[in-house]
Amino acid sequence: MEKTEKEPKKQSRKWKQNPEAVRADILRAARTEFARHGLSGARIQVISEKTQTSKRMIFYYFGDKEGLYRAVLEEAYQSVRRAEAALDLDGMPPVDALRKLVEFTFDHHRANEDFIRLVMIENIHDGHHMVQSDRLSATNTPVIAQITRICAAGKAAGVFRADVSPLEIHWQISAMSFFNVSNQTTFSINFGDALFSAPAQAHLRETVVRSILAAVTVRDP
Amino acid sequence: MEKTEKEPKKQSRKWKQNPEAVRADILRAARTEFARHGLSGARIQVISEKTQTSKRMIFYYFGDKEGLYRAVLEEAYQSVRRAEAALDLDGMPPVDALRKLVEFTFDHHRANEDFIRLVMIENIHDGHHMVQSDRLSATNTPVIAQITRICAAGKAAGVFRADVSPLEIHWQISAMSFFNVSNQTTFSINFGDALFSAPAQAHLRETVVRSILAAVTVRDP
DNA sequence: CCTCATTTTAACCGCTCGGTACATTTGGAT
DNA sequence: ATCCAAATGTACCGAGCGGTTAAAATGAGG
Repeated sequence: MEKTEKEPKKQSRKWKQNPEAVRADILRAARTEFARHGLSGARIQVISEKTQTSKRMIFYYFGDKEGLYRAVLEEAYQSVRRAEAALDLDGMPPVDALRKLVEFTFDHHRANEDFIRLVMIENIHDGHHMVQSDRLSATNTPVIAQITRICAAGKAAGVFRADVSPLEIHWQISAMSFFNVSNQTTFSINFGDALFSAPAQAHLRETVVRSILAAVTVRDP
Repeated sequence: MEKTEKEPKKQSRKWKQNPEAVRADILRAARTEFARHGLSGARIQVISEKTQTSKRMIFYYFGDKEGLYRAVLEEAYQSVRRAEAALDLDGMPPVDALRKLVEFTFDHHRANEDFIRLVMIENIHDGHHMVQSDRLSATNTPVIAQITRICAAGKAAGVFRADVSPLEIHWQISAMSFFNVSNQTTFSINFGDALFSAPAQAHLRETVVRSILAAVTVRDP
């Protein structure tokens, strides 16, 4: 019996247990892969290679591919909700508050392309993997509640139109902030990339702000 | 010899050649499948089953899966370009023309969900499968040219602001019209489906029109 | 009727990829 | 020290799926 190995005794400790770190590591790698290639396009093999652990552990912690995808999606949404909740607009003048909300959303979406892509992918799948935490009546989500408060203040101050809908405002803000990231590629291919340089994006952001404010505020002489 | 069949003579002809119809049939089935499940999610098997022809013919006519996908994408874009070209706005007052353009785009996107989904999918793939027909300098695409004309008329008439950008206007119209279809599912899950009933969509469409017009027109006393 | 390129059929194939069986290691509890 | 459940490593598998092979049927031209 030949002993080619150098240290046979201390070799016994090859790895340490760290379930939570492993879980987080897998989620990190999986988020990128799913965002880049979609649910069916992503490869478990590739995800595991971008991890400190093995393919085996992915199934150990998440059951199957869909379970992993669901976990990624859930975590991504939680992260965005946390960021939204950190934004404090109460006490500001309504117009300033709305402006700041638009600017925040516009910037935040740009900075979180992976999240945008995951939402795109989930829409392709008709939202089959989303766990709708609770029955939501629109108004009880934090963002909508926030906008509702801003609108109330704006109407009370006489600067907002009486018929503005908080839900529609959020829809508009989301639409432009989302599309700006989600469709950058095809828009650039079809119409050139003039709108996506840094200065052009700053200008576009201001256009979005102006457009929303113009639709919401009363026209003064 | 028993003759269970009715017409034994003409039976010799089991199938007829019709290459163009077969091609079109495949494209039709493939468009739906790719729109529903994406490039990697779609199954050639399933596509062929929704066709009058066989799986083999798909490879005969389109080479491979990607070739079929590219053909579907190309045809979808051509179809939309044709519809856009059919819209005639010249001669109308600028405000009316812009309103009509917004309404048309909003409605047209809603009526062509498969196209929207194909564009979403193509953005996920970073546009790798799009054939950019020619070098486009933004202004020479028909839609942008159309808006440029409207803007020129509007500025000349003194009803449009001097600093409006046709490309940005198109971006805004696209963003809201596109998002309305592309993100309906996740938006509904997160904020309820109040905006997506027929009357709510009519109201939303008007909101989009008003928002765009408000951002573009000069504020009169 | 014969020729022959085009179009269609039927059976088949190799390999990728999600998922698993099974042995082994770790580390806390007793 | 011992035990045992939780965690990890290794090797493997079966099926689905994109793509192919080989041959037959079609139909226009001569």
